Amino acid sequence: MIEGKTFAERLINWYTERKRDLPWRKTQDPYPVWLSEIILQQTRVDQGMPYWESFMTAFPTIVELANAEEDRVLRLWQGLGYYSRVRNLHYTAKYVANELKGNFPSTYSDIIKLKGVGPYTAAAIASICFKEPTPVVDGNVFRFAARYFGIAADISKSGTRKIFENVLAKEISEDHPGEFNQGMMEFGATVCSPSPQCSDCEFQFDCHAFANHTQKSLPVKTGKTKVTKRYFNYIVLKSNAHFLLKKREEKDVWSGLFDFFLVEGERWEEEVLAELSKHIDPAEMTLMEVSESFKHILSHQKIEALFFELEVSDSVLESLTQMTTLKAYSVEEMLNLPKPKLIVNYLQRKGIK
DNA sequence: AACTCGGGGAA
DNA sequence: TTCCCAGAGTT
Repeated sequence: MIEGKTFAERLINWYTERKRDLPWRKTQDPYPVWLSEIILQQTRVDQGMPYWESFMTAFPTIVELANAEEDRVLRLWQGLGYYSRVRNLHYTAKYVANELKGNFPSTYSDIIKLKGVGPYTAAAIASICFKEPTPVVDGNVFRFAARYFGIAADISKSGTRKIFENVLAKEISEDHPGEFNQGMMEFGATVCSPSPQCSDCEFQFDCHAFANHTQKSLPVKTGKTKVTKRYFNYIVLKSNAHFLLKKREEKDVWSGLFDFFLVEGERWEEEVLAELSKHIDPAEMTLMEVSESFKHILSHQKIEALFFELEVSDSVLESLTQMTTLKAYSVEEMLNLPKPKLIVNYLQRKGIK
């Protein structure tokens, strides 16, 4: 041991001196901590911070979050992605508020039973809020631990997290598990980053990767996500100042968010309009404009979207709300609905915001 | 065990 | 472009 101190002691010393001043670190109340952990899943601190602030302002307690309207909760999450996180967040808020009388569970084994809470988040809350010495393993920890301890297991495989947990379980501080865990993540995020700052690293002298010059090859990650191409033809139906939108309920991207009538597939403009004329009398609609192509990149899908802007009569609008799941909204109502970023981008391009 | 689910920042 | 972010649920 360098200077006779354990790894945990050195890590916690570094964390205490160098940690970023983040708002959810000012408390051990499980509600704001849980909220931060859900928001930060697969999300950078800088990106998640404003969402945490707006949720805490809108819903200062878990009971207020539980009592909120679903669409309002999703609207606050709009733009952050992975929307099942916020649907599970709301579900769990209602569960804790109503079934547990507002008492957040206080052990790893109980916390992990909550919907939307997995091994990482349960360990984070248990250690930070309740001092339970259970190690977190997130993307930052995978990287730092793989390099420092020289762990070459493939982190894209499901079983690998357990290997890291077992190593870290022997290292974690029993007295300050929350600081140890946050120190691991903080160090991986700021110093032992994808392009590591080894020259400034206090763990340089006993780091396995530094000794073996394997910083670049660790952690080992093989899996590459294949990207599928999709073509969205959105039919923007409006009459006067009302737009027709629907809630996405299917098991697909953007579940729970609102978009327009969608004809999916690569096809010509005439073909889309022919498809549309099966549903609407061509004499009753006017094609105002076909938008430019909007390219929208998701981690596993490339979407290319066109927006067909159709003006219809009030009676057609009314009959469409009867025959389909589409509903009419004023511009102001539409802006308050939770929508995919693609739809928000389109509306902003049209000057609607 | 592999697949699905967003959006954005950094190199 | 490519990689990756305080991962979890479903198949």
